[in-house]
Amino acid sequence: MSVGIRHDDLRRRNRAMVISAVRRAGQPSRTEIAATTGLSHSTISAISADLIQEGILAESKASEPTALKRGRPQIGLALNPEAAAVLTVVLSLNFLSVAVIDYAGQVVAEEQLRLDTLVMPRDELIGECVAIVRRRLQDPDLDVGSVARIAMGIQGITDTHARAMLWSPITPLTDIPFADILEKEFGIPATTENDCNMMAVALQWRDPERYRDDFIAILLSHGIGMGLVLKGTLFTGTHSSGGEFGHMIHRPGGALCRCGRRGCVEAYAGNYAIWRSAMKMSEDAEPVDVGDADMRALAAKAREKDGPEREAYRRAGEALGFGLGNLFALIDPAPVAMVGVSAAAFDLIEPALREAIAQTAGGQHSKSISFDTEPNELPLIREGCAMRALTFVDQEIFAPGVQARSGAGKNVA
Amino acid sequence: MSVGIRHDDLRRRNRAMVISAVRRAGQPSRTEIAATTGLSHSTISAISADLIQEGILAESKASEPTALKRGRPQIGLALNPEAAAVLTVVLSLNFLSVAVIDYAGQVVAEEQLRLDTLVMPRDELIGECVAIVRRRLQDPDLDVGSVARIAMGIQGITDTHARAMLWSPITPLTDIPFADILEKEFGIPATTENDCNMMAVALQWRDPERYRDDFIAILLSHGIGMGLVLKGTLFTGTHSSGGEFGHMIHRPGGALCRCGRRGCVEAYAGNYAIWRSAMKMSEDAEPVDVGDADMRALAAKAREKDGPEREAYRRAGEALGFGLGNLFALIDPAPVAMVGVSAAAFDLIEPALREAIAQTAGGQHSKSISFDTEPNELPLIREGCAMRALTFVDQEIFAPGVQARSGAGKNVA
DNA sequence: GGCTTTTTTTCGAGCCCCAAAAAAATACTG
DNA sequence: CAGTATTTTTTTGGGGCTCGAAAAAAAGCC
Repeated sequence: MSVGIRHDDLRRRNRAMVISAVRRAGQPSRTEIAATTGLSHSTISAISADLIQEGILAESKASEPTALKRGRPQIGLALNPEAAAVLTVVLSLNFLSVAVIDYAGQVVAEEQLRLDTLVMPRDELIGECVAIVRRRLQDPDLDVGSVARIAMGIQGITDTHARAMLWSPITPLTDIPFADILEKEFGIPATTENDCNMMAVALQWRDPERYRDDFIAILLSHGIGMGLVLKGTLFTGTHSSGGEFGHMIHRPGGALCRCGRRGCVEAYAGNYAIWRSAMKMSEDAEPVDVGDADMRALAAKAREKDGPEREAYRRAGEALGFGLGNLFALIDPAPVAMVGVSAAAFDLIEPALREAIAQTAGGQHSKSISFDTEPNELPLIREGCAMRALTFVDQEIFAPGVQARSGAGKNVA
Repeated sequence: MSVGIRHDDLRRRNRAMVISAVRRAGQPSRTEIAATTGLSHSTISAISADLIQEGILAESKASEPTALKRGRPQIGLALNPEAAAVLTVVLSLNFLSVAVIDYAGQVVAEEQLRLDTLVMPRDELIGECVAIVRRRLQDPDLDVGSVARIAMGIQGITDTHARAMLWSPITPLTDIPFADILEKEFGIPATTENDCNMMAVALQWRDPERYRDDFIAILLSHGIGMGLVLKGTLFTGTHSSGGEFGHMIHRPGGALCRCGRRGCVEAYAGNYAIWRSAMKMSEDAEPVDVGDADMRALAAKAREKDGPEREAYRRAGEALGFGLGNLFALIDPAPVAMVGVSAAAFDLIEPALREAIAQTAGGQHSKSISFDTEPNELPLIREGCAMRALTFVDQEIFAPGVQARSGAGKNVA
């Protein structure tokens, strides 16, 4: 049951609030923080003095050309980049990428790797992940505070507690507890989360005006994935990462999906489905992986003249539209960000998509639904992982509850 | 943005916590409250002394036959029934019902009314609602603390802020701001919420073991409605009450639905749809309202022998199954409570429903999904409204924030 | 009746936040 | 250039809250 608030929780929460305000605003002055948090100046003054003393925040001397204002000038507070660091791991089809990010959110090191995820045995896949992380951690050039958190973003279904990959389209393997493996290997707390969820988190940080309380991020790629933010927080299922939008049933008993079932949205709108349809192959044809270049060529052909290619995109739009319409029936319409290769072909998809939405319960305000496109998913996923890891450090390490506060990285003050 | 915690909020929150603990547990002792809230005995002692002093709680003398235990016996704390009262209004097809409920949750007065909602003009419908509430409020027999909250449960879509009915199947009228109307008329804060959402709230209180964090309540009646609880809190859409499960598209371009669109789940599983199918009428046939008795007769015939009646229930099950499967793809499986007339025919629906779920992404663990049935929706809706109103009083009136605390009803201490 | 056990209350200490006052740092003004 | 105005930040004192420890209360046990 929900628990009472102890007296000591108060400071902890307000500390976290101040850190969060600084992370969000960049270089706010104490006065600005007081305004956004609603706490008094004295409280902010005391808390920020603590945080500076502990090396978590720093007064930013490199202030921009002073704003020529009367009165004592504001002193910007910034996150101390050396207070800590986090590490992100992004695993997607045939691709593994790792980055080290300082406490202020800047990438300080990076490594990418191609590998054949579809056929790798379990030990090898895990081994590659562990090895690439180890290389980054042991890099002697790495001159940031110790890495305090590892966040992994992975294409596939993960569990609610962000411990394991349960199922994934990028490998036949299932139930790999990546978070536990990394934690045991490096002694650093780790998480494993769904890639589309991380995309949604990233969008929230990138453009908080547009993506704040309620929005949807849809990945249009080999498969169809979704990240959903409702009432400002990331939506997850009761047991898994949830939001398996691509596997909602569009047509009962319809086209064959990569997941083995029939009639899923993905079986009409995934890259392989568009390809299959454009090539006039059977709806029962085994899904094949199509390269990004091939997809771009397909889209070009569809734009050039009417034909099976254009029809394939039309059908993809229809499936996505009915799927979105069903989703909107449950949650009401919200802004949508289309991410991934096929987002670049959204012009071909949109007309049929809007038409389909209009036929659904969620489509009453279909004209007001806004779409945004972003062809490149990788940076988004990494950014989401980074912010997830950093906010964990903010809240659980630099504003801890009962357990003793650990050393706050290198002190600068 | 999220706001810092002021020092005075502390007491307010902990007061609310204590009240909530008492409402949940019935007659807990101070020691029990300390255990569930995690606060110290001294704090609980101080807060409960305040609450008793203010007439919100009372020490229950009528303790059951003392449990023959060593040591000072525990003193049960109970809600003081006279501390306040709330009023519930339930409006559904051709039926209006009002109840007055004391602070401890007991019904103290009640009135029900048949009326022809489908054809009533706007003023008359509103007038009837206002009139029935006025009669209850002016009843001289009413001997409880002043009514502090009105909660209305209504079949149809309401807005997120629980102010208005936006659309409803029980009347052609739209956008009636019932909450504002009642507030203005009686000067008592009011809300208007979706009936299925109130069912879900009631289930949470009735059987917190079974219905706690994640579950679904589905109303099988004239139409198909849903109330959804995720992570312990009632789910609502971004703009409306949300969860328009009945209007998810089951078959694009399929059977005609009461909402005017085609292929909705309701167009296969609503009473009128089952009737239409059993009578071998066209899928385009205009929906008609079918009485409960007729539906029970239909179910009896379907049980008796195979035929169009049984097939109609089968198709209803299929539609519900695919709808639930799509929902489960988004939120993962969760226990389901089937409520309403057709829930009594769930034996006819279940086989096809389970078969359909098994074909969807959410169906991986279809065997583990549990269903419960409850043929009578009205008591549930009322109970949900009552608990909604009472918890509002608990939190906003008896544990208020900045604004001055209003008199706490009749004092008993 | 005294002892044990359990619950509840009382009391002092330590924190935390706030408001007001003071200090600091800059621009404006003549 | 000195003095004044303005704005930000720090300091100080006060009131509240929760907690732990001790005391008080209320029973059963022997």
